[in-house]
This record gives sequence, C-alpha cells and structure tokens, in this order.
Amino acid sequence: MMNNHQLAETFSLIANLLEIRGEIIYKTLAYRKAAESLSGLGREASEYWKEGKLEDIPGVGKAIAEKIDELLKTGKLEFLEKLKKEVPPSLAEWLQVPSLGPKKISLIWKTLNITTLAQLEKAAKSGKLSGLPGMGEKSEKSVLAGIESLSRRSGRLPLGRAYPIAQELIRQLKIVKGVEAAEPAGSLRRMRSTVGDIDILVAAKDSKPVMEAFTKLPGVVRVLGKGEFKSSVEFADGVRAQVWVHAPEQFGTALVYATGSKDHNVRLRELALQKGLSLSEHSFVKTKGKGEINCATEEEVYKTLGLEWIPPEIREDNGEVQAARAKKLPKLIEVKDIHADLQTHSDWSDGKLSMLEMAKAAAKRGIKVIAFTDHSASLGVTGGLKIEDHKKQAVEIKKIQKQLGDTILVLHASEVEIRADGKLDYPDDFLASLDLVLASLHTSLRQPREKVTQRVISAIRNPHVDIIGHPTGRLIPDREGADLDMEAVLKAAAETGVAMEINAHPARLDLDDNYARRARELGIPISINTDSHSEADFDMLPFGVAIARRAWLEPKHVINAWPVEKLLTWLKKRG
DNA sequence: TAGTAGTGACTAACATTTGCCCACAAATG
Repeated sequence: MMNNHQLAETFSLIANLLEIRGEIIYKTLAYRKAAESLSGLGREASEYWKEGKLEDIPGVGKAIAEKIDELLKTGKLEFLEKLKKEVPPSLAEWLQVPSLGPKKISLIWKTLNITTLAQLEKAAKSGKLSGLPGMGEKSEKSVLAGIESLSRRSGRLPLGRAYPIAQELIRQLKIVKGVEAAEPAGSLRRMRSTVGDIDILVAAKDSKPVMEAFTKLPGVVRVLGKGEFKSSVEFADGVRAQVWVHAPEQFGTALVYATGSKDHNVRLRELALQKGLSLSEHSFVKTKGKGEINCATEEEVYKTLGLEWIPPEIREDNGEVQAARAKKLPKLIEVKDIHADLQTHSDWSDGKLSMLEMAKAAAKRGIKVIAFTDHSASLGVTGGLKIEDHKKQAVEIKKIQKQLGDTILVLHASEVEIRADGKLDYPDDFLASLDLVLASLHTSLRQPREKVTQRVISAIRNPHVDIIGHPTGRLIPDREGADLDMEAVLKAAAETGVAMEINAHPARLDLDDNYARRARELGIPISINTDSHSEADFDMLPFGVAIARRAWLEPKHVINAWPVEKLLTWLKKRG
C-alpha cells in the first residue's frame, strides 16, 4: 500500500512531466499542490480512502482522487504510464539542474533527441547546446556547472547543521562596513527540520560592499549569481547560501518576503490587492494613483494588512492568515515556558556526565524538574540498567536531591525499550515503582507496518507508560523512521492519555510538526524533551520548541510547560 | 486540475532580480 510520501512523489513526477510537455500551468500547479498537501498531511491518505473522503484532502479533487484510488488499489497508474511514453521520465531529473527549466529542457530534448543526464552532459561538452536558439556558450557552460554542482549536493540540509553555519555567516556579514542588521530568513527562520539553502537578509544603505564581501567569503567555490542587491554562492560541501540587501527603512517588507513561505507571501499579496495595495519586498504601492508605504519592521507590514504579527514558524499558509485576521492566532509556546526535561541520560547508561552534573546543568538553564531516563537492560550498547542497578540509582538520586535542595526536582525514570516482540524490558510491578516511564523503539525499526505499529500501541496500552519517546525513531538525514500507522498510534494515545514526545535533538525532531499538529487535534498531551547525553545537549531545546510552534502548540498542550504541581499530579494519577 | 459559483462555465498564484542574449527563461520567498 502506497504511503503519503510515495503518492506525493508520484504526483510531483506527473507535475514535472506535464510541465516539460508544456501543459497549461494550472494543471501542473494542481498536481504540485496535491503533492505538497499529501506530504504535509498528518494522516495517511489511505485512511481518507477507506472512509471514501479523499476529496477532503486540500488540493485533491475528482481527477486526483480517482488517481489516488487507482494507485492504492493497484499500485500503478495508467495515466502516468501513458505520460511516460510521451515524455521520457529521465527528463524530470534535468529539472534538478540549476539553469535548466521546462522550456529549455523541452527544446534540447526535441532538437537533439536526447533524454538522459549523461547524454546531456556529453552534448554540453561537445558544444552541441550553444547552437540552439536562445542559448550561447555561457548557457552551455552554466549547464555543465549545474550538472557538476548536482553531484556535490546531497539534498536538504538538516536544521541542526544549517543553523550554526547561518550564525557564522551572519557574524561575518555584520562586520562589513555599513551593515546595520543581518537576520536569517527563509525556511531556516521558519525552523523547518531541513532547509534547502541558507537565506540571509542584510540591512544596509549601500549594497555593494556586502555583495563583494559575501561572494568572497572563505570556502566559496562557486558564485551562482551576483547582482546589485542579491547574490548566491555555493560552498565546497554543496551548501548554498543567499543574501539580499535592503535599505533599513524597508527592512520589514524585505524580511517578510525573504522569510516566506512562498504560499504565505502570495496570501499576503492577495490581501494587499484587496486593499488597493501592491506588496513587494520593497514596499506597499497604491494600485491606483500614487503613494508608497515603507515598513521598517514586520509588525508594520502586518498592521497595514489589518493583521496581527504572525510568528515565522507558522507562515506556511495553513490558515494562519485567516486566524490573524480574526485575531485568533494561538499563543505559541516559547522556550521560557519549559521548566521540565523528561528525557535525559547520565553516566549510569550512555550519558557523559554524572546525574549531579546533569541536574546542575539543567538547573542553570532554568529547568525545575529533571527525569533521568537511562536506558533499560536490553539495549546493551548503551550499558542499559538491570533492576538491581535501579535500586542503587534510587539511592544515589536521594543523595543528590539532598545536595541540590529545592533548586531542581530529580525524578527516577527509565527509557524502557519496546522490544521486537512488543514487550517492555521490565515487569509491570517494577515499572509501577518508577516516577516516570518513557517507552521508545530503538531496534527492529524495519519491521512491517502492522507489527511495528502493534509494538508501539501495546506500549501505549501499558498502564505504567507515561510518554512515548521519539515515536518513529527517524534520524535526519540518515534514517527513515519506522513505517508506523501513526493515525492508529495517535488514536491509542488519545484513548489512554499517554503523552507523545517531540524529541528536541535536531537529528530527531520526532514527532515531526505535521504529526504533532494532528496529536494536538486529538487532544494528546505533548512532551518536549532534549534527550540530553551531555551538557551541550540541553541547548537543543529551542529546536524542539520550534517544532511545537510549527504545530501551533500552546503551553497548555505541553506537559513540560505545566506548573510543576500539575505535572506531578498527572504522573501520580497515571500510576 | 481544483474550487466555486450554481449545473456547464469560469477563474486561478504575487512580484521581483539576475543572466544571457538582444526578448525571455529561470530562480527566489
């Protein structure tokens, strides 16, 4: 049975092939929209399909619903097979080559009668492209450079990697003469779990020194473009960065534009047109008569549109503009709201520091409750704890609690392995003695959907389990999560009141934002934890909070933000 | 093709910069 990801890939391929064929743009957009909608859906399309409600999915109408039906029933699509005969599917790969779009691809394919990337490279090298209408030697060279950079790039950049790079770039841009401000923008500022490229917006009256400095930064291997106000470069590892310069008095409109998302911007610009204004990255301009409004801050931009300021994390055209209009934006959770960390590891298992050191590090960051969830016995590589070890650990916790006084409350907990057979690592009577039980998958992640789903559900149904840790087990960018039927998992959690974790480590961010939003809809408590194994890991908390914000979560939805008394009562009631 | 207005037809997703070639395609949020 095809999952959302595979369906999205299919429709994305259709969109690309139609675009190369020269189909009317709206048809292409419709398939692309459906693909995006499917990959951002918090539930499987097959669930909608079983209920006969495929057309409830945004962007899915009669024609695409029929295609999903065929794909789910047969795993194939007649329409796509026919299309592939007409437009060779290998041409879709060409769209990945920078400087090549549908028009040029179609031209090259039809005049030279070639279809693969290897043939394209050969044609460019032997000078066959430069003769084509509208293409000269420079176009030919940029195609070759594009193919080369394709091999250097390795997909999207994990947020945890992009973030420090961006901060370093910003540091270097801020020392350029005349720079008044430099801010991250794009999907980085929206805190998506992966970013395509690093976008930075600079405020300066004179853009030239910035463009000069940026394109000459150490490590730049290729300048992809260098204009008066905008440049982009590529670094040796394939990472791309892009900088815009705008005047300080227009920084607000520029920052809104550069932050996106594209769909959010389109929504804002439509709204502006309704008010007789044309919105660009520079300013608002009256569509009739003369007049221009400059905005130095984002607040002014949104105010001009009659909206409350919208936090970057939710600018995805998921209803935030309508909510801002109705003054019904959520009061999104913030880092300062979090005062409990309910998954941490000490040197009792695979952590680097003692419990005392970890507790002090957490307390220093304003944490009031810390749970030590050292691994359970079966996870041998981590030095998982046997029950006898736990008895000693309990004694140690009492001891350090005395030393720590009331600066921080230490909970005796465990990250209990959900074993391949679905059983937990410890018997129920022992689990009952712990302050908190967090259950996680680490092994046999590649089991069939049904089996791995049942494992998680049986853990959820254990009355002593309080939280499911990093539910899918994914690792960004290396490992896909388990093939869970997340809707079934979430429904079980909703029934039993078990909390689902958003693991803050940037390699996990699991639950992701889409599932977390679905969890909120189902009324499931969420727990944001750092999963710290060392002191520096505590500083990963903002990534977890960002995912929660992207899921529109408020403090009331997150158990780590509850008053300590409420959290302890909740734990006690769960037994 | 989706969505909406209203049952067969119409509209739809904005605004800009850069580069290369000499009017347009590609790329950006």
